[in-house]
Order: sequence, then C-alpha cells, then structure tokens
Amino acid sequence: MDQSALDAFHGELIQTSPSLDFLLAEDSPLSTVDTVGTGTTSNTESSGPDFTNGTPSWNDTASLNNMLSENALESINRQRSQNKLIHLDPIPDFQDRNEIKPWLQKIFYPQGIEIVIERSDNIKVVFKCKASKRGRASRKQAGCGSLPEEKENPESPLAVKRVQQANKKKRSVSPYNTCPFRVRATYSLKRKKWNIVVMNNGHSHPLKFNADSDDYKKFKNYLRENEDWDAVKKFDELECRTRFNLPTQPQPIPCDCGLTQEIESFNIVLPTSDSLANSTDKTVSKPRHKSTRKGNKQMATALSRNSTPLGFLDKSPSQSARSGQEPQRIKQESTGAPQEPHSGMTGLSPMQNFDTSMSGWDPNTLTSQSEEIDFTDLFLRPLPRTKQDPIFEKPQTLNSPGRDQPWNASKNFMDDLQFQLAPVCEPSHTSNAHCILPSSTEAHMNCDAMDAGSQHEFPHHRVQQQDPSMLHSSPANGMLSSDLGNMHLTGQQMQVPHPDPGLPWEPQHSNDPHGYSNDF
Amino acid sequence: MDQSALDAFHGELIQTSPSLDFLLAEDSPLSTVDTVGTGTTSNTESSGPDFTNGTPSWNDTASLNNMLSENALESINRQRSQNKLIHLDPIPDFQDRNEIKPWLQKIFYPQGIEIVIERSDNIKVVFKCKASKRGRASRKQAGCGSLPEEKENPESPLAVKRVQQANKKKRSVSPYNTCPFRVRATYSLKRKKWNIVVMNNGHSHPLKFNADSDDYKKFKNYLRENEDWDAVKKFDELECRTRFNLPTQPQPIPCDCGLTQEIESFNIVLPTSDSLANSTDKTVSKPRHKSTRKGNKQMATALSRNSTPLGFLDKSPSQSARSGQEPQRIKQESTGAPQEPHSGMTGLSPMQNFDTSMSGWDPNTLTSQSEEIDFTDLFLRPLPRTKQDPIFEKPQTLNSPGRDQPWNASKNFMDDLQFQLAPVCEPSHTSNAHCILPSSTEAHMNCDAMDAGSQHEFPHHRVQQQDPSMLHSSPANGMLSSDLGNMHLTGQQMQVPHPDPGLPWEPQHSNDPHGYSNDF
DNA sequence: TAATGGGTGCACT
DNA sequence: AAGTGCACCCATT
Ligand SMILES: [Zn+2]
Ligand SMILES: [Zn+2]
Repeated sequence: MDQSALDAFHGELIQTSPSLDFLLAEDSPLSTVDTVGTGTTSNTESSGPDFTNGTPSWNDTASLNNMLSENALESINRQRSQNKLIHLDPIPDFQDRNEIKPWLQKIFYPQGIEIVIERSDNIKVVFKCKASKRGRASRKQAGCGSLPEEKENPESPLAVKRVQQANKKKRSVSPYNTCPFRVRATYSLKRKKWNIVVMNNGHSHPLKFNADSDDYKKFKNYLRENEDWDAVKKFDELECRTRFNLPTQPQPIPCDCGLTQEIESFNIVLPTSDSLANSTDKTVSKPRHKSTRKGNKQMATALSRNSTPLGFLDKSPSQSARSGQEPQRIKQESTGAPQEPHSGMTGLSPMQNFDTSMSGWDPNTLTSQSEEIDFTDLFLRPLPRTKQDPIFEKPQTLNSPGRDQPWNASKNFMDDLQFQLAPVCEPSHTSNAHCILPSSTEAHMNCDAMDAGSQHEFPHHRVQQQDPSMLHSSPANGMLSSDLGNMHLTGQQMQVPHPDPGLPWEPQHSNDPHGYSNDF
Repeated sequence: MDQSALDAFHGELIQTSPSLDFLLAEDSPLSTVDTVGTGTTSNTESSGPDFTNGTPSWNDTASLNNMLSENALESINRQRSQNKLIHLDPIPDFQDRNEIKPWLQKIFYPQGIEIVIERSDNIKVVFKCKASKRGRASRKQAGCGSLPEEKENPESPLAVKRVQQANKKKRSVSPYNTCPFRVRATYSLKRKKWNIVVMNNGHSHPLKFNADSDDYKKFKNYLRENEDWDAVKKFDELECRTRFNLPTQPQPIPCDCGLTQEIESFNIVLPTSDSLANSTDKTVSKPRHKSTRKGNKQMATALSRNSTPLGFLDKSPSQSARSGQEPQRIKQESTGAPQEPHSGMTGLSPMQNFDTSMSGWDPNTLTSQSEEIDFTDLFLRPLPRTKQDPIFEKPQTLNSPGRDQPWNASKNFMDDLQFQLAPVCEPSHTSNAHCILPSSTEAHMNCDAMDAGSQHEFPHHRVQQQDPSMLHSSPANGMLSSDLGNMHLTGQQMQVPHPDPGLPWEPQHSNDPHGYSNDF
C-alpha cells in the first residue's frame, strides 16, 4: 500500500478532514484473527456520534458526563494513531480523582477495555489495561489486559507458565502486562482542572468486554449509586448484546501498536504477528500525528455532582475546534452485527460500534468491508446500518443535552425497551445470564440461556430515585452539543511528532485554558 | 580452595558441630569492599548469644518477644547458608499478622536489614529487603535493600538512572530489587500458629543500618507504643553506636548468595563481584543444610500482648535441638569496633555484632581476622573482644529467661548507661543527632554533632508505663534459655539439600509442635 | 481443605 | 509509562 503517502497525507490533513482517517483505517485488511494476541490491538470501532437530529436539551447532571464520555470516545477512535497522545479536552470538571475512573470506564468498557489504575496520587492517575488472568482455566474471558495468547516470543506468558510447571524451575517473571495503552489524568494546579490524555492508543491483546468482571460489576454499582440511569441502561444493553451475540468469545482485534505507530480501525484485524513492529504487512495507515484543536473548553459550570458524583451541570462547550468530529461508522458498516435489536445507547455512542465489533463481526467479513468503503459517505450519513436508529428516536425528557447527534437517535429505544420489556438478569460468571431481581435499575436484555421470565418481570427495585429519563427519556439525540462541543481532541501533543513514545509526557495544559462560555 | 571439600564437610557436619560454620565463614577473606554492591551480602555478624551467665528471670511480656528475637537472630546467623530455609521455630504466638513485622524488625534492623512486606494476606506475610532509593540524592544512606552500588552489570542501577536523566530516554526498569533474601511467615490453620522461615539468607547488596529511615522511626514508635522499653533502649544504643562509629558510611559486607549457596560470616567481605555465583573464590563454607532441631516449642503461654502487642508471657522453650547454638562472635573478634562503650544490648544480642561490623569494622582488618580464628574458642568464650561485656553484667531483673548465654553479659550495661547518662537525642535525617525530648523513653547515646545536654537531660516523658526493667533491668544475660531454648533452627529444610533454591519450599511444620515448659 | 506460591491493583513516597 | 510497599487476589496441590 502506499502507506507512507497516505500517512503523510493523513497526518497533515486529518485535522481539517478527519474523514480521511476512516479511509485509511478501513483500507487495511484484517487478518490473523485467531493467531494474534501478540500484536497490539487498536480498537477504533468508532462510529462517532451523528450530528443529525440532536437537540440540546440535556439537563441531567449525569448527562453531561455521559456526553463527554461519548465525545471523548469519539475523539479516541478518531485518533487511532498509536504512540500519539490524545488529549481529551472537554472533560468533566472532576472534583475528586476518584471520579475519573468511572468516567473513563464509561468510555472504555464499551470498547472492550477494562482499565485499572496503574498509579495514582493527588495530582495524577495513570490507567492501564487490566492484566489478564494467567490461569485462564477459571474463566476464559480475560476481559481486557494482555491475554496470555501465544507470542512469538519464546517467553510467551502461557509458555513460560507451562514451562515453569513442567520444569519445576523457578520463574517469577510474567510478561503479561505488556500492553502499552495508557490513560493519564493529571491535575493542573494552575488551571485547577484535571486533564486526560490517552497514550499509546493500541493494545497488545484482543479486546473483550466482559460483563462478568468484578470490576465491571463495581462500575455498574457505582453508576447505580449515582443514579446515572442512562449509563446503567446503556451498559445493560451492552451486556445484553454482548451475550446475545458473542457470549464469551474473545474476538481479537489485533493491531500493532507502540513503536510501529501502525493504526488500525476497529474492524480491521492486522496481521500483527508481533506486538510492536509487525503490522506493516497488510497494514492500514499510520496517521502520524493528527491535529485536532485542543481548544480547551472546560466544564466551567456547576457540578451538582454532590449528590450524584458523575453528574455535571450541563455546560455546552462553546468549544472551538472539533477538527475531526466525523463519526466513525466504519464498524457499523463493516460488522455484520448479528442481531442488534437496537444500536443506540444512551450516553455511550461507541457502544454500538463496540458490541457490533465485539459480538457480531467476523474478521473476514470485516476485511471485505473494510477494504473499500466510502467513508466520506458514511461520514455524512448519520447512522448507516444502525437499523432502528431513527426509528426509535424519542424526545429526551431528561439528560438530553446533546444536539444534532445522529447516533443518539436510537438511544431511547433501549431505555424504553429495557424498562418495559427487558427482564432483569444478573449475569452469572458463566456466559448464561441468571434472571435475578436487581437491587437497582439494572435491566438486561439477556440473552443466551436466559431464564424464563426474561421479557416479563422487571422489578423496579431501587428505582426510587429513577428520574423520568429512565422510563423513556434517555437524552436520545440531545446528548452532545451540535458541534460535539463538549469534547474533542486537544491534540497538541498529537500535532507534535513524537518519535519516541517513551519520552516523558509533557503535562499538556490545554492551550485555551479557561473561561469560555458554556452555552447551556 | 578446597571449597567443595569444606562445603561438603560443612554441610554435613555443621548440624552437629555448628562451630564449623564460623571456621568456614571466617576462612573467606574479605575484599572489594567498596566496589561490591553486586555480590550478595550475607550478614552473619552473628555472635550468638553467650551462654555464660544467664539466669532465666524474665517476666516482662515483651521480654519473651525480645528473647525470641535474639534466639532467632542467632539461628539465622548460625545458618549462613544461603538458599537454605531457616525455620525459626520458637517464635511469639502472634495473634495478628501485624505483630510479625515488628518482631522481625527487631531481628533484622540490627543486622542492617530493613524489611518490607512483599506480599501479605491473612495466612501469609512475605518480607524482603526494602528497595534502595535510586535518587540517593535525598539521603545517602539507603538503609537496606539493594543499594545502588555499582555493579559490573552494564545496567547498574545508578548508571541506568543517570543515563536516563541524561538522555531523557525512558527507562522504566530498575534492577534494584534483586536481593533474594526473604522471610516468609505463614499461618497454619491446623496448628493455629504462625511459622517463620528465612529464605535465601544472603543479600545482593551491602547491609546498612539507617536510623534515619522513616520505617525505622515507625518501628521505634511502635516499640514505644507498646512500651517495649528494652527494645527501645537497645535500638537507642544501636543508633548511638552506629552514628558514633560510622555515621552514614555504607559498609558493604558483600557475599554471594542465591544459587551459589556461598556463606559468609558477618565480618567477611567476599570478593563477590557477582551476585549469584562468584564468592567461591575466597569462600567460606556452604552449610548445605544445617540441622537444628526444629522441635517446635510454642509460646503456649499467655500473650498479655493485649496492651503490649509484642509482649509474650515468658515461656522457656524446653526446646530440644539447638544443634548449632554456638555464638558467632566472629564479628566481635574481627571488627576493630572503634569504641563501643558497651556492646550488649538488652534483647538484641546480634546488635553488638551488627554495629561493630557496621560501624567499626574495616574490611581489611576483618580479612586478617576472619582468615584464621579459633571459633571454637570464641564459641566457648562469652564475649571475646566485647570489652565491657563481663564487666557490665547485671542481674537481669526482668526479661531474663535465658540461661547461660554469654553474650547477654553486657546487655544491662547500655540500659543503665542510657537511662542514667544518655541524652535523649532524636536523630535527624542527617547524620547528626538532634537532642530532643523524646515523647517516650527513647534514649540515645548520640553521638556525633550531638547537642550539649547530651549526658544530662533525660526526660522520662511517657515513661509512665515504664517498668523497672527500663532503669536497670534489661534481661542482660537471662534473655535466652540455657540451650537457647526459646528459639532455634528447625532446619528441616536445611537438612535436605536444596539444589535449586527456586524449588517451592516444603512447608516446614516444626517437628515438636507445641507444649513445652517455659522455665520462668 | 490447607498450604503454598505468585500476580497485580493502586496509592504511598 | 515514576518505583515499590502492601494487600487482595488467584492458582496449584
Ligand atoms: Zn490494552
Ligand atoms: Zn537484602
């Protein structure tokens, strides 16, 4: 491929015409789906928010939070470049560092990434992929982290493990945590604000959403505790679809990452035999440095999060640059999502992409699709392939801050559907869901092996606090501002070519520090 | 050298004639004192307890604890074999795992080893050497852990660090924590008792007692909180002597360890250029497996530790085997301890050895001494070279369970001396001591840069609880039972040749589980 | 199971 | 991509 040409082109132009990213990304064929595990997987499932029919009317505090999550995810997906720093600029004005992880989890869980804290202190939190479980005997779904897939390295994790056992020799090292993906949150004392940067947006392992994860359950509980019903519902749906389509199948989306700076779109499986420098063969493009304005738009507004930690008073970012805001529908397009009853999730637009990619897409299928797709067209079309999106559009009663976001169209669908039809199923550790009475508003569409009353009983335990939005209001299309204002890449770092990813990250204080109206 | 011969001899016979250890150990010349840092340092400063004039009369709860510490240390020193498991059998009946670390600290701090928890849970606590601080700019005394001494390895810690700083290149790895030394405490649910095993009794770094360590301060505070005045005083003295003699000089006592199973006596500095397989040159002996009866003597007695966590009711271990109980005075002998006003410390016999080795001994001096010393003779003599030892013998008012332990002779000296003469000096982070009013009975002989009132003011703040032992009672010679009964090596593992140190340690349950009279 | 070993989240330093 | 002390885990036997 004329990668170099594309890369250069991409790197320079993407800022103004981000749609090129999709072209490049889609351009790469997918391959070695099962043999991977070593190559870095870049999940650019994307499908950014649609800008079609959103009307800014979100008023729930959690809504802004969710919107920002959506926007951040969109930014991340757009900037598939690995080894680049993706600065998420419009982010909630976290009052406590403990608020950061849940917010990031909203973004990354749908992508099949389970984040954990690598290090933290009062002014910094570094997240990474959760390590995989070595003894995969327990549950085959290792969630995120670097799975013990075989590596060409003689010391592949499992291999080492096996050898140890066999030889009875001492071997302490365990090369599992090799994924370079990092999310770095730093607190700027000057700006009195947290900044978040995604580093090494590629993974050395397949991505897999694991609803059975303990951490995920905690996360769900956190959402419930904070009455972030929109998010709860979205994840309920995500769980359902995940189980429904591909219960526990590790669908590796290997890509290269790290040093090679290869980029792969979410649906593209790179040949990636090596974790760092092998994906060049079939490869996609390497957007060297995307530039997206990092116009720093703060959530200057009030954080009523006191009662609901995640809540942020709606502040429509009068944000400037949102250079590459085109939604990345690629995945939707390429994945033959088995049967998604509804693709829209309240605040987590990429989820659609995720579960499609995670649950229903076949690498081969994707390959053909990814080969040639008119992304420009996709870019223009709100929700291509998202079947019911427009159909299920509903007026967001609450939490619908967004405006003109096409992908939000289907958001309400699940909300209503779930609350009206969905049984409350608690996923057991097995792939089968057990219908239980959730202590909160957890509603699952489960799914495979679902117990009987699936579609019937839906106890509203603990729904006391539920606001109307739960029933039929998730801020469908209004979640994001018209220009995705609340969040976009600040990409200063991106703009600067970082030959050495290992260079210490210069704390990126947004260029446009503070003070700008939020148009709520 | 006829190492192999010696080793074989030693390994086989040491069980019955532990004195051989000293011979072998002393046999190795010391060398490369400053250039070391890579070789494993085995601190066999030893000087086992003297069995001369001890009369068991300890009654303080903390006394038993201290006695056990003494005994354990003696056992550890005696079993210099690295890669061997030294099972400390008569140990306090810890009611909580948090009691273990302080008890071990009593043993290892005097040896210049600062332990930290590597891993712990309800049934296991694994201790290791505290990692050294890379940026030694802060304080040059890195205490324990692998000091950033230069290693022949191209990636010497400091070197790497420097390079990192200079090149601004990312280097995450830090080969500091390479010391194989471990102390493993496991709780036997069956026996309802904790067991402690010392593993890899050798170090890849010089040993250095650092009174300025934060952890050490915490430890001291812990002692005070528990009113373990004997221990407080002993450590006060240790601090004083350390500062007095060699304030902050890292006196490496390098030895090899780990795979080579080399053994070095405390004063012997091995050429140890390599951390794992180099000490064979001058070498000492490798006591393959010392057998000390592990007759399991429990502190069956009451633990009045409720108020004083460390306190254990006196239980004179009717312990059986104490196969190699000969005190290892080697250090005393070899070290030209500058001026130790008093060598005996209340409950921590090896301290004498330690501080002498740490503060006053010169490698060269030691070399000659270690070369040929009649350890048998030493063994017989209570406190050779410990100047005032016999002089300061005092009838242990409390805490003197031991009997016929020559090294205990001088214990009382410091107690009285300190409480009568010693100023209360709080060591600052610098090597200079600041005279302050301790909140507890902390008494320091400080020392260099000591403030005026040194010998005068001795506020007994918080001495309320002080029992008489504080004033002049530290169980001088009575700390250990006649046969070192309270503690000795259980050495089952030791008996078994462990060619591979990495082999999982067979859980050593003491042969003689419980119940034996304590002769108090 | 108890025992024994190790991985790793994560906040302290 | 701070290193590491520590504990919550898990795996194996
Ligand atoms: Zn990852
Ligand atoms: Zn050590």
